[in-house]
Amino acid sequence: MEKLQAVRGMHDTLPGEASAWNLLEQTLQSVLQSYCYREIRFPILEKTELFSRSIGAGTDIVNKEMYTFQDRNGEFLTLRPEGTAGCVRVLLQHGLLHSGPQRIWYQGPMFRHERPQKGRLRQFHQVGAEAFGIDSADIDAEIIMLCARIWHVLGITDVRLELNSLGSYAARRKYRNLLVEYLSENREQLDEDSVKRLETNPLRILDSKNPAMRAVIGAAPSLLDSIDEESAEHFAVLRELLDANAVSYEINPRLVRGLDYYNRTVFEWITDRLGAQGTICAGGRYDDLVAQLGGRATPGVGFAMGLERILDLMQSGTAEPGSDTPRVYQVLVGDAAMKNGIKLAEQLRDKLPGLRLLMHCGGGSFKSQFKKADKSRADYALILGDEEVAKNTVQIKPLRADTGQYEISQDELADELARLVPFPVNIDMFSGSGSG
RNA sequence: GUGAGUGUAGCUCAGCUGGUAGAGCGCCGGAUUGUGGUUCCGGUGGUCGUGGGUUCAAAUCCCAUCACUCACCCCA
Repeated sequence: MEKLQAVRGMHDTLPGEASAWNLLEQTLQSVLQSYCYREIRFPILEKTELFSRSIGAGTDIVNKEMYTFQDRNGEFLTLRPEGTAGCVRVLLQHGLLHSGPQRIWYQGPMFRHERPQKGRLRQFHQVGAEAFGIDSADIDAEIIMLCARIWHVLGITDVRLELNSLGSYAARRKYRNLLVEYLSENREQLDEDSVKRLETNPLRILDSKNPAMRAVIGAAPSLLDSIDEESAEHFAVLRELLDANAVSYEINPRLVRGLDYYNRTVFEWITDRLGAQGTICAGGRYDDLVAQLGGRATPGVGFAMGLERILDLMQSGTAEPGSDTPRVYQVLVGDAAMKNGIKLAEQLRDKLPGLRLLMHCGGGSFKSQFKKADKSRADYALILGDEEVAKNTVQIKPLRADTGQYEISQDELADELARLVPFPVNIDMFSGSGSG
């Protein structure tokens, strides 16, 4: 029989790894909340049409990367390849855009059937934020500065911001024609991929990394030169705001995004420390998307960041101690101690929910239990044998200090542990109706 | 989707030119009485990614396949 293994490109998070995820997610959440973005959640599965209509029929994502299938009713469904489309659907379906601007964030797994490599998985996780109903550049600046704050809080320094403006849709269309004209004249200099893209997605040709194409691309008409006046003004205001707030960036006139719905501002946060998949966050403005999906014309800006990539970036830094290591290890030798101990453990958890108490299960000698207590990295051992049970006491032994072991009454144990172990003050969330 | 590299115990790896597998770490136990961390001793653990082929004989050669890694591509 074949060995069972995960689907290609879909990774497991193991016990030692989950705390890094938790830390990242909590940090992101708190920064987003500090800007008053509100979380929404929506299904991983949507109708295929939602994505083909928003992301664009000519894009790689829609053409060859979506997990699409028919359900039992014959309906075409797709595992979401990104979050913005679903987010817009939620707002439209529930009429949230009727009550003024909305600042929204979401998080969760996304699916793209690509060739896996470092920083590129088939199931990966994003946190995204979107702001709807504001067309001025101040919100673009807020979105970008929110990202900058996240890097700061996470201690990530090796990222740079690349910025561009695609102009209005009309200007982009005009530019597209200009570009196609130019590239067609120089067709013999294009590589195979680019010739194909001439018809499907010519803007992406500008993004090509093929050094042989540098000359043609360099001489191509610049997108920034041909954008409309209003967009140019919008872009100028954004740059002014970023400058005034000491957010550094570089203009990359060849920066285009792989999704069709963008206009005006587009940006990417890029690091050189992750190899070929260096974009850890990307976003931009999409003023037509809501209308495209059947809503009243509503401007939007947003970003999505790849959690795996950010984690990779953080991993090369410091190793966290981990919030899943026990603080107290309960050593229980003998049947009576086991019975007494399990009851005692529950009582302690009632009184001290923040205490991470690991109860030894499975019996064994004092020696073997102490070995496990040590390996668990707990600070204290609680020792319960026949003698202690008979006296209704318990021994406390510090495992990381030279202060000696001592015996106290079980009735005083909770108070004693409260004194010994510094707790987080989140006890309330556990003690709802209880006696506390 | 294209190209290249890798795949041996839970982990990190050794195994030269083919003769049915090793180390370190880990895990379990012991070094006399109810006490860990160091040390010493012992033990557990692999149908050598999978499936074919060549051969008297394959972890070792060939083919296929799967997975991982890197680049292209794409993107977060």
